[in-house]
Amino acid sequence: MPRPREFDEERVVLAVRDAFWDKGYAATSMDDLLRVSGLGKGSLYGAFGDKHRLFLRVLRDYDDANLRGLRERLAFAARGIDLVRDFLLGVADDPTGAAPRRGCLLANSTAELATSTPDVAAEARRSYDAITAILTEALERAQREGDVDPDADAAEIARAVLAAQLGLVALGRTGMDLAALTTVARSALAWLLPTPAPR
Amino acid sequence: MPRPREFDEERVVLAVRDAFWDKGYAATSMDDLLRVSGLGKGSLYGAFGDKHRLFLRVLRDYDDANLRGLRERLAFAARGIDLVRDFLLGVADDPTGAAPRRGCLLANSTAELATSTPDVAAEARRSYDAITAILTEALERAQREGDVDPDADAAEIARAVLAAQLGLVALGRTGMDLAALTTVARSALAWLLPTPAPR
DNA sequence: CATGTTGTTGACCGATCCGTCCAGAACACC
DNA sequence: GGTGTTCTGGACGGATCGGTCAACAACATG
Repeated sequence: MPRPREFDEERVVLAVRDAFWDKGYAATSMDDLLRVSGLGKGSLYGAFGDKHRLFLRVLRDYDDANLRGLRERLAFAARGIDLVRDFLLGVADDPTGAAPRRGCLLANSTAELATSTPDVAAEARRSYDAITAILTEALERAQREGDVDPDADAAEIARAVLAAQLGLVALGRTGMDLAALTTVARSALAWLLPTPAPR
Repeated sequence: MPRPREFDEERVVLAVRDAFWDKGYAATSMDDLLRVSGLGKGSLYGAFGDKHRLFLRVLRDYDDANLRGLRERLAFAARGIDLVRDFLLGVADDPTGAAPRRGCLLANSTAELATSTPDVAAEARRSYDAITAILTEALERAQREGDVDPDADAAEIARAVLAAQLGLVALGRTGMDLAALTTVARSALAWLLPTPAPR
């Protein structure tokens, strides 16, 4: 019956996501979003609602994709500890340094909006809880595989790993020297693991 | 010769700082700043320049005050390790939880603006380098005092401590349960220190 | 091909944005 | 007390903000 959409919803969400990611929520205007999405005003509002709702949609999609990726890597990881290692070292893993400088959309958004926008803070808790659960699973596997002290509290380590990663993300955003960032990541990793000698 | 100022510059900077801290840079309007400062437009622009310059002034004052406080606490600390402990546990040290939820003005600003405003990223590097230097000094003292492994690289630990603290700040901003935040801080601390049993 | 429903486009709105400017007020100095 | 300089408050400006709306286009259905 109705006229069909002329655009791919996912493409629009990704384009809009990049705009928010690069400029932040408040500094991104609806005109920016129309430009990067290529849509007219009516289409964008009709499909996603106002700026705030669109942003939350983008943020949730971003988080879900991250979590999916993390779960997938856990499923395919040779050892549980590999996921933990990648999770920390991955922050600095970009020869150009662009990714660390860009940071994480969720972390950036939380820092910008958590006070004024409870939705964003709640989304951050949801996402961080999920990440903690995945890391906990990975660490429990690592305990069974002999890579982590079996008497330690896996959930507690998981939270600490998450904190370290968030700190690395924050440091990366300052434009900190990439080698230094990698060194910090390795240090953070070394504390957690009695086992494999780095390098 | 000239007519004297009718306002206290420092009071204005503090009031403006709180406004930026609570709403972020972009979401804070000049009208907001006029309101909280109580100044007229001519006065604010005459004394501090435009919004961007005013913000940088506020941010630098904030950082300088932080660094002064840190240096002072190092000077008066009974042991070097005490400063490191306070630096980490202090993130969650507020019964109401308001301070963790508010986060750090520098961290918030870096997350919001680092991409588009190189000044802010540079200021963050400056501040974090200074903090690392202070923590390094504290850790070297702790090494001499037998609280930290003397063979460890103090500067490397300092950077890792800074990363952990930034991660805690980020977690606190999500509104995470205060007890959980304290636990994470204690865990992070425990990694670094072979010595004193926490609690 | 007629009809009905939805998508698309862009003009348009009031509000708010940041910054300039100017007329008048308040002091220091002679 | 006159004079000069700065400070003060607010009117004003052009630009941009987010959001609505109506006319038109494009399809699915019968």
